Amino acid sequence: MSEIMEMLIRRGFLWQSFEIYGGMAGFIDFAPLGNGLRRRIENLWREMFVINERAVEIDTPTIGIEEVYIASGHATSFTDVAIECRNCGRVYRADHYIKEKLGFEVDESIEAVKAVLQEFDLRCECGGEFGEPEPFNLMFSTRIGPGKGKKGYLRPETAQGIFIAFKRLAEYFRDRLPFGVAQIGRSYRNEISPRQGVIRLREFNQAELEYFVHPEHKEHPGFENYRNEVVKLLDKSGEEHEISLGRAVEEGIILNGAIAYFIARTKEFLLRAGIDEKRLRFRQHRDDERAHYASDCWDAEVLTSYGWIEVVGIADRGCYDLSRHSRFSGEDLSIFIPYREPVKVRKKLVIPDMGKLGPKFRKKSKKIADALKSLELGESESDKDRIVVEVDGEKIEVPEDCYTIQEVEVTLHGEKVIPHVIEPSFGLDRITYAVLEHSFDRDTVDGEERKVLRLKRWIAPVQVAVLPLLSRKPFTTKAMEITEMLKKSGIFTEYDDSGSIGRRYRRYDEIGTPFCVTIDHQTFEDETVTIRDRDDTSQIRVCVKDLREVLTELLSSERDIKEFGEVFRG
RNA sequence: GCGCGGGUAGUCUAGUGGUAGGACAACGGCUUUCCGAGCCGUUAGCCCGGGUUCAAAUCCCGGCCCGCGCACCA
Repeated sequence: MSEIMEMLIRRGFLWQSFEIYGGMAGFIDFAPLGNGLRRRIENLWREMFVINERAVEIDTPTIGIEEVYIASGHATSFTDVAIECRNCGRVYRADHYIKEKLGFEVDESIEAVKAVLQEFDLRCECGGEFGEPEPFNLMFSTRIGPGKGKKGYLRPETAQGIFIAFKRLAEYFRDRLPFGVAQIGRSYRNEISPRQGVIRLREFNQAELEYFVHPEHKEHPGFENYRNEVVKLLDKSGEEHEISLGRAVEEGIILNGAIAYFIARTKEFLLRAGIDEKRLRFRQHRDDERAHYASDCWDAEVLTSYGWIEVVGIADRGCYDLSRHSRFSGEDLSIFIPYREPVKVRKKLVIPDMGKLGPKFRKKSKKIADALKSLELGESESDKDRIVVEVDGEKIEVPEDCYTIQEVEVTLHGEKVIPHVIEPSFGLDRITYAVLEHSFDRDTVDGEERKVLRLKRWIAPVQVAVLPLLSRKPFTTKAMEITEMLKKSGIFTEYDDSGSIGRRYRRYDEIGTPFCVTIDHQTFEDETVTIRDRDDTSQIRVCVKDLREVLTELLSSERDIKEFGEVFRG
């Protein structure tokens, strides 16, 4: 176990779930300090991606009914067909194995795979025969209600809950684009082999923003502020750029301004959370790597002891999700966008003659009529002597005498569009872990090595520790009094009188507490206490009556404590 | 899922068939105690299940977990 993991467990950041029953891979408990840290990172995210955007936050169920994931594509594309060797027990993804050995694509269905196995007598590399192909779905399934119940899945991402509520959300935003909808919560993936501590979990925390934009204006009003921001980009061909975001969009490296804007905000967020800029990069998905719904996707990756890991994905999901849910639910999920000025358009309309259509096409005539009405004819098509329409997949020739063509002038006040969506999706567990790794440091104090967690002050789970120099009255009572006072002002404060003062300083250095307040002999002479800085162990003296104000200011900034009082024991 | 290695107090670790030992941490006490001080005391452990044996932390089988490699990661 790495030194940092050892500390995180011992000090109460992360614990193995179900530990007394032997544990289960892919699940962790957020212990007191880890929970505090993650909550603070969540709040920073909320501040940056909800409060300071035209965005709202919602909370939808973690269980979804089957229909949702059939529409989203997860029920099928999230399922692999697996084949297992009867001899050596090795399991392959059927489509990959067939592609590799036989060189062609196969349908991802049990039947298709079975047929291929038989026809080509495909065998495992060890020479063994394969058993029956079996589906493996990366979603956890469950039953809702008694008896056989209704099939449901635990959500593999929070996003679908937002797409499903889109009609209500669009109305909430009074049909004005762009707007964003966020969700912070748990998602679930039944990983085949979870590894690497908290990096690949079966139950994890996401913070996702779905930012809905007009398909022809994929921009963000805030992008101007970030046009000159220089970022490290690794594009899909593997080329590295150190380039301003404005130029990256102009040169077509980044597909649009909205993605670029969120890359900038993501960078800002990660740095404020405590990620080391030198260990941060943005990497574009290769064409063969992108998910089925995305047209461009950039990952924020951070360098950890596990290598470069993805902590944020920023994808242009286009209109994929809304279109799919519209199709599968039958609901109109478009937004009506009015033109500035109404536009008059000359149109050629096809008017079906039901008197002729009816007897000729019988049951199909209604659908044929609808198809005719929805046709948009160009100039050249008006003089054709028949029209071909497609009804239920069948091409039907409609003779000239069944319709008339009328040229009319219509006034268009706007158009219906299905918005596109730009999705920044954050893995909170990974970010929390990476922040811990990047904050973990050691240095030397008085010739002795010290472990110190250099968390950003506003992120630390314990912000202030109040320590009586001596663990007896009146030091203890005064310290407890001050602890209560700080807690009442909303500062996460801990009181600790156990062990020598040096030992206690080390304890709080290790968990990243930015400031220790010490009550010493002088406190009883002049009502002052010391504030000690975690990073350089320096101390100042401040009056107890100013303590709350000084600490509040220090905790929300990176100002030097020496600005706030006289140096003590310098 | 496969292969290799591992699993002993909270943490790290000694222990190759015969009474489980240490260090650190934690807790209580003593010490006018500002950077892991000292002294005394206390708490606390062989991953789980089965087998072999008079006797298993130790040997065998299965499971779970951890690490590494392969595979997987919409």
